[in-house]
Amino acid sequence: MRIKMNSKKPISFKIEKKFGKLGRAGTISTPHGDIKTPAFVTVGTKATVKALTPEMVRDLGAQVVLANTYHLYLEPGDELIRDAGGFAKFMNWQGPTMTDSGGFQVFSLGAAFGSKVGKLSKVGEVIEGEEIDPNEQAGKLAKIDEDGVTFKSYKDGSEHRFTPERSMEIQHNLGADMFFAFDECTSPAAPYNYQKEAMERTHRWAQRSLDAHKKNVEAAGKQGLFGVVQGGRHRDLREESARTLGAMDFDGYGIGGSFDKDDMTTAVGWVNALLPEDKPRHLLGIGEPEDLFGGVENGCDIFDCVAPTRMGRNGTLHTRDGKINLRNAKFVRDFTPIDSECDCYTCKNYTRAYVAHLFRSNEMLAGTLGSIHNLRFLISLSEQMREAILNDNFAELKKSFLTRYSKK
RNA sequence: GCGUCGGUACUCAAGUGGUCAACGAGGGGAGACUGUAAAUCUCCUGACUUCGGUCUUCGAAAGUUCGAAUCUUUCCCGGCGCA
Repeated sequence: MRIKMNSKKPISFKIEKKFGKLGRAGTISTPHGDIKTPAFVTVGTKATVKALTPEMVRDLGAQVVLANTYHLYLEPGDELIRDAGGFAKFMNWQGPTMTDSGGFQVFSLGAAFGSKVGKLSKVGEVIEGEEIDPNEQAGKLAKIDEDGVTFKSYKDGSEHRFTPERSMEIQHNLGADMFFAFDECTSPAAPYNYQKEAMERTHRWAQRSLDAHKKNVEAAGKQGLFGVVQGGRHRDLREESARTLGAMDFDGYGIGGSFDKDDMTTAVGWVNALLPEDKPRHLLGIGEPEDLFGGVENGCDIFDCVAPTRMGRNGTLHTRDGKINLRNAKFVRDFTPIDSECDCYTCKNYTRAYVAHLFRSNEMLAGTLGSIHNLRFLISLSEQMREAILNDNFAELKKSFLTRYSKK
């Protein structure tokens, strides 16, 4: 293979097989190893996958861990992590890593703060319900302006300021192989004109992020920057965002923001039809099995989501026949594995009754065993999807999996 | 035996004449969770209900009162003190 003169790109992506209009399986190469895609990225916000040791995470088949700029900046501080050799070394994770830019916290601590609004909305919900005014900032912990965002620490209320440049600086310190441009994750309840305004601002922030990143030659040589597509659930905005960011020299792309739950994958398809084909695409914060199928089918390569670990800690577990809430009374004397076809440590060694007992008695091990199972479930699913793509039977896998998973 | 304090829903525990089917916590039941403010949060937890209410409860019984978990008397049970 011919090496281009200035191809000192830290991240490269090779497509191994395509399917359908947009789908593909491939390999992302990073300074800390390869990622076989499609892949599920394990979230370790504070440089730890909650309830698990890195060895457990590795044994699940996890290929990448994603940490968060905002949390690590607040505690223990990005400079400390830089001095520790980067967050991967700090937490003793050997493989590839990512960091999120803090853009999601613009949403979760801003528009969504104190409300039950999530990233996903039911179709029509926003139109029929009351729209949220994102400029209504009283009581929120994040306030947005053209230059950046002012956060109040969720820990102690102290004020902090993020700009695209600052986010880059912090993420350089955190040292992940791949990281994201500073963006604004909008609320699905925000009106069209706000989605447009926020998207355009995110584009300006994307350019600033890219400029700041390239200015740091050392970092640019070993860390890849991903731009984040926004635009809410609007096709024209999503396409404009994909075109605008696609024209910028990012190492990969994130697809972020809010969607209608029911046709999220359609929206993802709009975007991926326009993004450069040879760059990896990451669907931010999505991790339900149904969504993974839709995302892969529509051209996404990697996914991250807190759902498996959060639910795993809260007692909701994936099974091939759908999710179960292990805290329910009916599992108290169920001496079968959580999922008898699962190859995870939890399923191979423990019964539903035992794990249910751990949850009921608030034992720490409950969250560990639940996280192991849910993570393995999604990682295994992504492995199966990759196999299926390579073997030309993705559609069959999708059908057989979802028929069972969603029945009832 | 005398004195004294206490007995409230599954448990602990508020309430001490009406606003009490009765605070709160735990337990129990269910739900939520999608770039982690999250080992978190929400709802339900006397019975019945046409969801508007109806009925039965605060150791037991009998009283006082328009009205009692709350006052009186007796009894039963428990703690403590004195015999």
